[in-house]
This record gives sequence, structure tokens and C-alpha cells, in this order.
Amino acid sequence: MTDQLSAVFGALADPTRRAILARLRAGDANVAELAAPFAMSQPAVSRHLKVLEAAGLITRSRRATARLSHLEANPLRDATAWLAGYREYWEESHDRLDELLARLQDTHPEEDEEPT
Amino acid sequence: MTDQLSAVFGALADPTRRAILARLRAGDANVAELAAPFAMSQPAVSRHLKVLEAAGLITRSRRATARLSHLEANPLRDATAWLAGYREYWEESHDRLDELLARLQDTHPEEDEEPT
DNA sequence: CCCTTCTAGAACGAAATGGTTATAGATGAC
DNA sequence: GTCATCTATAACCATTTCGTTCTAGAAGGG
Repeated sequence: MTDQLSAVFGALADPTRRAILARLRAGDANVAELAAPFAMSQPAVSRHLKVLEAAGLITRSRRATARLSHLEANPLRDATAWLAGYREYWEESHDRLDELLARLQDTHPEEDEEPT
Repeated sequence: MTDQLSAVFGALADPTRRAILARLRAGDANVAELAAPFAMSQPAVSRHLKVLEAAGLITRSRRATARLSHLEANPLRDATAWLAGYREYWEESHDRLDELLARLQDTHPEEDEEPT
């Protein structure tokens, strides 16, 4: 987890953290609000936020005693850019092949096989 | 790492595994070929391949004693689809808003304020 | 000030991760 | 069958990760 991309993908590898990001699309929120949906202690959520912050996926500010988390989606753009390098490997081939196979199945239903 | 998306993002969180995927764009390869670029033992690479396979990012076949790894990019499409849910948070807003603010500052430098 | 509110840190434990070396297993050649 | 080749597994270790509970710290309100 040395580079930025690894940190971003690593942050996204956790369902709780993805849910937190999803929540933040609705607007900034404090730790208590972010922790509410989860059967998890507050310190656990605080550490998830620390991971997201380290990956550059959120920034934080204070409002009174609360600390607001704010979504920073730019690293997600970087991740998307990386994934774009693989577009051709699922765009051209499978979907068209699947369509082709679907049409073949319509006419010859027996030709489908499940190779273990 | 219970669900599929977590497995995919988790697999992508490692630079070695991303490099392996990059290599596989050039064509199928056996373990020895995949291990060559890295200062790492063969079993270590075998386990990285196991992680990639578990995430659905590669499939494997035999050719004589060798096992060929084949890139399966479909999970990357799923990951891209997830990331697409955040597009508006970096595409529409920042760049255009920043440009707008820059132009406003040029003509009315005082109207900019930082709330809190 | 003191007290309440909200969040972070410390200390701990279980499990996962990423590497090692040594060895076993599968496959094809002879 | 025997041997060579290629890869996986086993056993081990260090580190990281993810959760816990308890406590400390920061910021305002009365």
C-alpha cells in the first residue's frame, strides 16, 4: 500500500468504507452520523475515516466539537483512469459474443454446456 | 472481503497484482514468465495469482506442465460501474466551478468568502 | 470554570496478508 | 517406469488490518 492507487483501491476494498463514501454523496456528515448505520463502535468508524483520508477520498473540517467529513472524489477519477486501460478487454469481446451466443441459443437450445 | 467488489478492489490494491494484470494484456503467460519481473519467489507469485483468480480477474488453463493465466476483465467493468456512481462529483463540479470562481475573482475580487 | 458533547488515541487480540524456504504434485518426454 | 519441468502446498514468520474497550483531548455552552 505504498502508492496512491494502492491506497485508493485498498480503501475501496472494504464495504463499510464504500458505504461511508456513498453516504457522503448526500452531504458532509460527522462521525456519529456516519457510524449510525453500522453495528460497530465509534472508534472503528473513526479509523475507517482515517483510511479514507489517507487515500485522499475525504477531507475533514471542524464545526464546534464535531468533525465533518467531506467527499473528495478526485482519487476515484484516477482509479477510473487506471481501469480504463482495460476497457477494450471487456467492451469489444464479451458483450458481442454473449449476444451472438444468445441468438445461437434461441435457435439451437442444446448447444449450451457448462465446462465444470 | 466478503463480496465480489471487495475482492476485486482488494486484488487491485497490490502493485504486483496490477503489474501482473498489465502483463496479461499482452497475452496469456505461465507462472515463471509472470514471476520474472519481480524480486520475489515463485510461490509468492503463485499466491498473487490465486488472489486474482478468486477475484475473477484471471482464469487458468494447462499447457503441458505449465499453467497459463488468462486475463478476465469483466470484474473490472463491475468496478468501473461502481466508480461511475461518483462521476458527477469530480466531472461536473470542480473544474467548471473553479473556472467560474477564477473568472469572478478577476472582476470582483472581494466577493469571495470562506464560510468558517 | 465546569460540564457536556463529540472524536481520537492507547492498548489489546484475532485474523488476514505477504513474504520466505522446503517439499509435494501434476504432466509430458524418453 | 523414470526423470525433468513447472507449479502448488505446507510450515513458518513479520506485519497489517479490523475490531474491541477504556480513556484522553478539543471545542462550546451555562
